[in-house]
Amino acid sequence: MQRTRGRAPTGGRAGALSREVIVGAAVALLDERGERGLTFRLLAKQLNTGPGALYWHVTNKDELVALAADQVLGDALAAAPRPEEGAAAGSGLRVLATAVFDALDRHPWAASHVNAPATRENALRLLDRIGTLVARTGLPAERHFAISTAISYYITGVSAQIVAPRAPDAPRAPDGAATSRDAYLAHTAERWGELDPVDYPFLTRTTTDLRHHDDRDQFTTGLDLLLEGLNATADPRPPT
Amino acid sequence: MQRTRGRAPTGGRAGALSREVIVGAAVALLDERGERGLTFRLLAKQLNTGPGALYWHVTNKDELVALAADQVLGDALAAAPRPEEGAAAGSGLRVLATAVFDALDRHPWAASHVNAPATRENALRLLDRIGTLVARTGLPAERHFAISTAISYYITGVSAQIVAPRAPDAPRAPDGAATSRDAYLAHTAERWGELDPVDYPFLTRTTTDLRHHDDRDQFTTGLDLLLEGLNATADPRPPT
DNA sequence: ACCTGAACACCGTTCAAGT
DNA sequence: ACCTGAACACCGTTCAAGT
Repeated sequence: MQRTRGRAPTGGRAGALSREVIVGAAVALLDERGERGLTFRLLAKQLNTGPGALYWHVTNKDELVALAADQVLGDALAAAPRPEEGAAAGSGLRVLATAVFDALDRHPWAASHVNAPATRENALRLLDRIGTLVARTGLPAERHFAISTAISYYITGVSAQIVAPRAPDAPRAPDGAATSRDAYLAHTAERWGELDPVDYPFLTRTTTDLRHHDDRDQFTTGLDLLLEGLNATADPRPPT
Repeated sequence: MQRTRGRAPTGGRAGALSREVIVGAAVALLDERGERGLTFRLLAKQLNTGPGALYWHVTNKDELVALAADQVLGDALAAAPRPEEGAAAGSGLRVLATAVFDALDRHPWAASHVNAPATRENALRLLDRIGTLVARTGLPAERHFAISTAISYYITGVSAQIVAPRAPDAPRAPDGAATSRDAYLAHTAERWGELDPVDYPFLTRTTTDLRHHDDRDQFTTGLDLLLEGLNATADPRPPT
């Protein structure tokens, strides 16, 4: 629960524990083996301690994973340039959103742990940045909160959905042992093709789209729809 | 792995096991105690068997939870009336989306297990219904897949984000022991209020919105933005 | 075909004891 | 203040054995 303070880490024995060191190692382990693969015993061994030592710095596994996810989000925010003063809100939101998506794409376990309503540091920063951009639109102030959180929910929620199958410990398909993304898509495309066109008129004619789609495009398609809706609402077309 | 076939359930001993019975009991247990609270031992005891018996009907816990989530989705689809032939796509999508949100709101553990790309029966039905509605808009056919999946991602992903804190085993806030939703919101609103307005200009002036917001409104706000974007894209305003 | 229940190989977490 | 590591109270899953 306590951070190391006082002496610099190098002042003690090499590789002294600290919350930062533990979270860093946890991120690496999560990337490698997923949420189920992260174990206090394994993490402790990699840090040359016993499992009990970790509990001095971290309350429990939930907190550890939440801290790790927030660190991923922090990297994403650092990568996304703060928009200039005068820049359009829409483009600022777009670069912010895609930066977060890209980070979550590299750390698929993290997306579902970015909590809402925001409490951890970088989740707070993300929502504040979104809100600041939304406030630049012509929308009435009383709608800023609902719209900002909606955008924030879109970013993390949709990213989580898209990216979840990439997690090292994601549950596999009910039948196939398909392992690569292409094989998996080919397999489910085939299943869609075998459905009854009367019951599933849409899916049965969409199998090639499924097979060839790009995950990042999926994210931006919905995002652009959302931002387009924002435009249309901020600057409604005159009634005809 | 096998369904019961042949004799009707009542033909054997009362309360004979079957995949359906197991999934039904799992839903009840998940509602009551959350995903961590669902245990093969506990579930078996409630069904008057040993844990091993369940594995005859279900591959493992991942599959069990996925089946339970798909059942919840099925209930939602049954509740959402199929749109009439001529009805507008937008309104059809809206009733479908809110029906799913409402179901996931009642079963908060389910949202994150509605898988994508869709493979289970009711996830397939949902995406097909969305696609059929999207196909009614004036949008070019080659965009139908991307847009339909984007909407589907919005529905399940954003619902998952909004509804997750409601789950019986959701991780609690880092500091408070707040338990009711109101107490939790009041608590984090207070934390927002204590932030530095220079670093968090938006959040610090938005605490009352946080305190009084409605979760369902959050969902529909983003949904309406998305559908508005759909409108604007399907029927673009003439360039000025 | 379907069920039983003990057993295996783990977990997260605690805590007395050390330095 | 911080670390150690054994111990507790569980898990999911398997499997020989039953009916």
